Amino acid sequence: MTSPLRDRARQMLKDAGLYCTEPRLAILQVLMQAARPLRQDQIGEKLTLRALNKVTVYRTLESLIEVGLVHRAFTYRRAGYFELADHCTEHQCHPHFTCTQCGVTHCLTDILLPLAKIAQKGFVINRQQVRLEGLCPACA
Amino acid sequence: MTSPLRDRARQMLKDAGLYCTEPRLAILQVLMQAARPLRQDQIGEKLTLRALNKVTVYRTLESLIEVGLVHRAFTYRRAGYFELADHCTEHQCHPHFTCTQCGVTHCLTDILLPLAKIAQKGFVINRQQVRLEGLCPACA
DNA sequence: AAAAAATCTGCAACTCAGTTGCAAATTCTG
DNA sequence: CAGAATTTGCAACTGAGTTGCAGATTTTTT
Ligand SMILES: [Mn+2]
Ligand SMILES: [Mn+2]
Ligand SMILES: [Zn+2]
Ligand SMILES: [Zn+2]
Repeated sequence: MTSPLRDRARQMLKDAGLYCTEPRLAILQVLMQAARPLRQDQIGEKLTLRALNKVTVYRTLESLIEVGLVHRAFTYRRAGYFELADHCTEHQCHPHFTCTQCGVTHCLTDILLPLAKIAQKGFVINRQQVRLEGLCPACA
Repeated sequence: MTSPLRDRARQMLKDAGLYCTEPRLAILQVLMQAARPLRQDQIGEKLTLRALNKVTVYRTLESLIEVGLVHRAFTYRRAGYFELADHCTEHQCHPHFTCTQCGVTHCLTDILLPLAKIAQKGFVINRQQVRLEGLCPACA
């Protein structure tokens, strides 16, 4: 039960100082292969080895977020969407475009807006998130 | 039972083609006086004349959003935050800064980031939303 | 100023994403 | 491998937001 993907996941967990458990390996692998942020239930559906309790998925995501491996990309219709903390700079995650027609979200990994300059001093910006809405090529 | 504020609210509803009801007038007035986006329960607390059922508040907000008077600014801890659709350009709302320490949100009404340029053609951007996280002057 | 038509409101019950407590299972440490 | 530390699954719970529907309000028509 080994593969390059799985080994990378194992290493990430080890480096992060997290217990290397089956659920965490499985979820990390799902996220590593995802093209867009996923909800808890979507992650669950993509698990191949065995099903996981949703509580486990949520708690795993929480752990992965805590160590910086995963980001909560955005919320859509009250549900959280999670993705690997990749293609993000120190203070800014890549933007996401969601089509209001078909609902599909696209990661704009090659776009980076300038960081907002807050005139009023004293503000410390830790993260800037950009969200775009509109019509995707298929729906426009 | 009249006031400049109330009259403005009444006019806004009339222009939007919505029935001019007591709940709508009251909620609009609360939003007109708010310095930051509010949750349903926060709006309810600020009502002075009489209490409204939360269903009414939600449905009123929905109506106001539909006609473009109100925006759902962002979601925080699974709750929606609403504000008057003011200080927004055609394709971009003003950014919001939320302090991760004290939880207070600030409207950055004087900041405007450039609209993202999506290389891949065919995308139609209808709205760009920017959200900032960090420490406010009081907490930094 | 009715009366009729159109729309809104409140209530109660419901949905559904996410959380909590706790016992059992797994992983790490020495 | 034993013991300590941590994680997992289950069941029950939370809380924001939604739905159906009867009765109330607002607007439009006579
Ligand atoms: Mn992404
Ligand atoms: Mn605002
Ligand atoms: Zn689309
Ligand atoms: Zn603060």
